Amino acid sequence: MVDHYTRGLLYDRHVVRSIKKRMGDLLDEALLRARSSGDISDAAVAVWIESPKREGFGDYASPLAMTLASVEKRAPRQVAEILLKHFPPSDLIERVEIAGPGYLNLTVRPDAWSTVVADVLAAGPEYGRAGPSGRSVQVEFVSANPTGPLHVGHGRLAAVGLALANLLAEAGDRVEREYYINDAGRQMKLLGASIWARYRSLLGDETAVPEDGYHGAYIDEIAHAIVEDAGPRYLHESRDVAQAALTGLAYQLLLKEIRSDLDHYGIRFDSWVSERAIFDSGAVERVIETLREKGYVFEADGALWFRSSALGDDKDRVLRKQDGEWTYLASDLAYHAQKLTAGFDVVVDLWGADHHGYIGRIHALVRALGHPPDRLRVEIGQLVSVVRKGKPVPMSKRAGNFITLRDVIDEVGRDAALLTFQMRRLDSPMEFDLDAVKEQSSENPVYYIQYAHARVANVLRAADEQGLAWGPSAAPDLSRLGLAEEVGLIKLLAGYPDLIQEAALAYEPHRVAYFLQELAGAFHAYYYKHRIITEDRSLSAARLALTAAVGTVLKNALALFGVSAPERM
RNA sequence: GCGCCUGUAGCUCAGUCGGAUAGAGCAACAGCCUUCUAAGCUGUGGGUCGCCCGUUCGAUUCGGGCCAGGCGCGCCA
Repeated sequence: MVDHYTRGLLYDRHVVRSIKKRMGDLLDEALLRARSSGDISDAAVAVWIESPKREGFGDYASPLAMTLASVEKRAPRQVAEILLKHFPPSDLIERVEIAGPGYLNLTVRPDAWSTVVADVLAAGPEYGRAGPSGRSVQVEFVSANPTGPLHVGHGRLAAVGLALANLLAEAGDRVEREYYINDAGRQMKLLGASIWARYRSLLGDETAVPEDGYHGAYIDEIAHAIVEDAGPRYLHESRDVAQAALTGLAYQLLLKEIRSDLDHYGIRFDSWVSERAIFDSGAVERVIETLREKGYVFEADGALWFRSSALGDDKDRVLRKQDGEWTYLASDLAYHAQKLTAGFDVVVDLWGADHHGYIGRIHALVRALGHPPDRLRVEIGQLVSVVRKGKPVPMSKRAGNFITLRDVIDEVGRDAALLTFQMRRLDSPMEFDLDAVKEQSSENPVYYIQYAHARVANVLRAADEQGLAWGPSAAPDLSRLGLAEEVGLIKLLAGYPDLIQEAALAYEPHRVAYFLQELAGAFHAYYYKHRIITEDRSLSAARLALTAAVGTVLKNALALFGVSAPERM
């Protein structure tokens, strides 16, 4: 198997090699030459290129000399001198300087920068996308119980799952998006009992909903819908028969609502897998048999156990209860075993923080089956707490007093909701202040970014009206883009493919959201300070090309989040 | 008690294998529309990076120990 885990190699397949990558190539070459001349030893070292934080340190910088210095036991600046001496000639490079503690600062020739604009326009929607990595990844997310509507917490995981899947795909992976429907077990029974009670009550036979059942208003609505549709026929059945039938009907309605909410949110899954189907297929018995053969299953206290403590978990876990019922873990092991053998190189699970204690058991399975631990990657989304008027809103699905995802989308809009969830790292807890989001909706970063795109579209419309050509066919003289703001924009565009790869390697789509904000800001400032359409037709053509390229990258990046790129605002 | 996550400007948060003088948005204050869109732009103020040790040329970043908050620790899902 290809080594997918070597940093940097995985996604190194862009059709257009980025300037940053080509800087890395030159540095590789310099190191190679230094070694073959005997000036530097052959000790392994990572060649690393970064973007300096400050003006005046060149366009790219590498701490390579400092890293080498500790291996070579020599002064960093001395090592830097050696690398500089062996630096290969290149028409990309304006100059290489040694700076500070021993950085190599690389300055790119201005005319090399401008080629990026042509690259973006030529690639269009493909700009930023890498060629196939050869890796297939499954991302499983949301996977809420069909026992009620989706809430705000699901909204976060849904938005991030969507973006992560799109990001991995953009970086070259083949990606499948899956929703695992937990439609078996105790929670479904409680749902059925709750619906059964409300159904009877609506038909005049007052029946109490179980204490630990579901009490939300939506339970009433579903019971009502069933009464209207099916009438009183289940009133006369035995409780078992009636409850089973009502569970099935409620399940259908709730799953339909979940699908509709996700659809409304712009989230599409490639695959829906049912827990019940896992049970029915015999997969549970099969995985347990496999584990038993490996000696990881034992009986005690009338129950069947998974010896996960022998595989890194904190303690052993029950697979089949004393009463003969399977636990949730049993089907989950079967489900994951199935995924791991289905040909995915990596299986990603996106879970809420309240499930993090589960990671150890699933990883125990991965080990038991002999897969490398990296095959399974569990990303934990810290919980979203909802606040209204500065006070926390209780969020209990069973009590039914929660804010649904649908409510939020209706209140702040789909695009704003999607992007708001991307503006923080997944492992950072999130406070969702309903009033603040509502009040700030017009100042939400999403509008700032979309406005930049609308401005681009507006300028291009104005150019069209004046008969100015700006596409690749116009063959603009891009060397006319010499303003500091223009070079700054071009550098951002040039870094976009690198960003996609780095964000994908880290499984961190939020990095792209921050990039969007930066690119939009740089364009707003440029737009305000300089006219794009001027009396000078050649200059206008070059600036229009840059503007169109900015619009392309804004649109491509917004698409990763499922956010629209409006032509007008 | 044990485990996972978090602690950075008044607030919400970024900070890319450890790297150069720690950043953005919001809020506050002062300015900018006869121009291709002011949902925008420019500027100002604001920091013991929770605290203490350690590792080293160098720590917001890595390790250890505390402190504070969130979430788990079930034959629930």
